[in-house]
Amino acid sequence: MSAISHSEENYLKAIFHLGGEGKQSVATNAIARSIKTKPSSVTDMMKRLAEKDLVNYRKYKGVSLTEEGKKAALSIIRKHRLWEVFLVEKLNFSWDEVHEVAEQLEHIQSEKLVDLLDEHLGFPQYDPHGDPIPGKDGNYPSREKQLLSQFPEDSRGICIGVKDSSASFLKYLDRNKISLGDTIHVLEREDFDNSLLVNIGNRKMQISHQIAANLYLKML
Amino acid sequence: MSAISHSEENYLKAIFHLGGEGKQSVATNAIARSIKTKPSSVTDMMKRLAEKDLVNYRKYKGVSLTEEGKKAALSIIRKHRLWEVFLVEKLNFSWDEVHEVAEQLEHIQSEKLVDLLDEHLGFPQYDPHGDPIPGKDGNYPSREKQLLSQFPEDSRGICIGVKDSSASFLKYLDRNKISLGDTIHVLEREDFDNSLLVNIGNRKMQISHQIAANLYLKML
DNA sequence: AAATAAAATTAGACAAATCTAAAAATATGT
DNA sequence: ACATATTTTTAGATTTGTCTAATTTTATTT
Repeated sequence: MSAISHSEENYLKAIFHLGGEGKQSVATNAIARSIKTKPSSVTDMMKRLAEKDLVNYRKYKGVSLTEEGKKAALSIIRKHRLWEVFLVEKLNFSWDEVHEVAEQLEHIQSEKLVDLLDEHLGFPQYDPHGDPIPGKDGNYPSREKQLLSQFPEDSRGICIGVKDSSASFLKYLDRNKISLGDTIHVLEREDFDNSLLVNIGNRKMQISHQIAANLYLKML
Repeated sequence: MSAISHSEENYLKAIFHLGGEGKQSVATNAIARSIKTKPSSVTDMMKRLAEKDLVNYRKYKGVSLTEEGKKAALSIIRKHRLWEVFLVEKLNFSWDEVHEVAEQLEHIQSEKLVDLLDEHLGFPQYDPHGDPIPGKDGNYPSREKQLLSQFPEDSRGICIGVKDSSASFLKYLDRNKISLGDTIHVLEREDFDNSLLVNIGNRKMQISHQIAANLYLKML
């Protein structure tokens, strides 16, 4: 019944992102690593979240989100991504700078604010990194997105998002003029290091596995 | 050195609003009332703020802001008012709904965000209630001429001008026998609607925020 | 100026969220 | 399957911010 705290929201979000959308249970250590805290703190918090019926928790067995917990997580992610759109589209932030600010803005509590923001932005479907924005009703569009590293030779896809959204990776993409919406054509795979020779726009370029494993494409 | 917490920011803002802009010391009870907490909590916090050199505190003698504390307070007020402008101008909030949301948004930490927001809004000078927005450099429109709406309880000023000079406003002043040169004594502030109980000449009267935000006084 | 009232402070407790160090449960390797 | 390593949990301490109840200081009244 009582409100969900700032900190609890961060845990719910982390659990969701670690794959707890379904029923798979998420490990204590994984959560600790993800939000840069200690495993013992995670255990404490899991007990509190279980008490509030936001997670299913069994000692030593990991946690998963309850329906209510998933709803809460989606609401936070919705806010996070809407704010990211705002920062990039309206304030001209560059897409690699928005994350930490959105991380704060996502905790603002006002349903009216979120609704009006959504409207102000024209009800966007994707954030600046290409990740889908959950709906007001909690629906979460899952798309057939695949990592570039999984594409076979001579296949094509449209760049729709990143897996690693660290500043360094985003800067790499900027520097190499790879943007969301670009069509990428895989020409050759190099077996030795799993790198790819691809065609983007009209340029041929070599892409390391490291990069390819962090770029989501929609297969054509 | 360490960052100013959420809660500390609220205290600094309260002290500023209670008239601590200059050197007048602000009472513990007044602060407690203003942020809806207990006097003992205020005392605790004052010690912490004094430790950080954000306030001058002497037991039983009240507190005032140091230069650094004033700077911090102005920065929060700047953020609060810029967000209020955003909410009203861009998201179509009505002016009486923005306060509690801005109360949350003012704590977001990102200098770049504030600067870009300011620019996005066209560098507004006043918030939707007519209160001036402190500058990036910390300058705050002179104390000489201030809106009645900014006067703390139990302060006095001489009426020296109007902000809104529309016929309807001027007629209101006429009807209520409020003239330039009159001394106005603020007796009470009503938190709920920001209206004021004041003494003008020998009459007590209730003045709405709408009116108070359009009357300039010279503080005494 | 002594008595009383009001304001401010202290002492001690509590809840949230975290940590370290030690113990318990589970997983892994040979 | 037994020993070892890893993961997870517990126990106890810490920090921040708050509270209540008791005490001390300052202000007011007669």
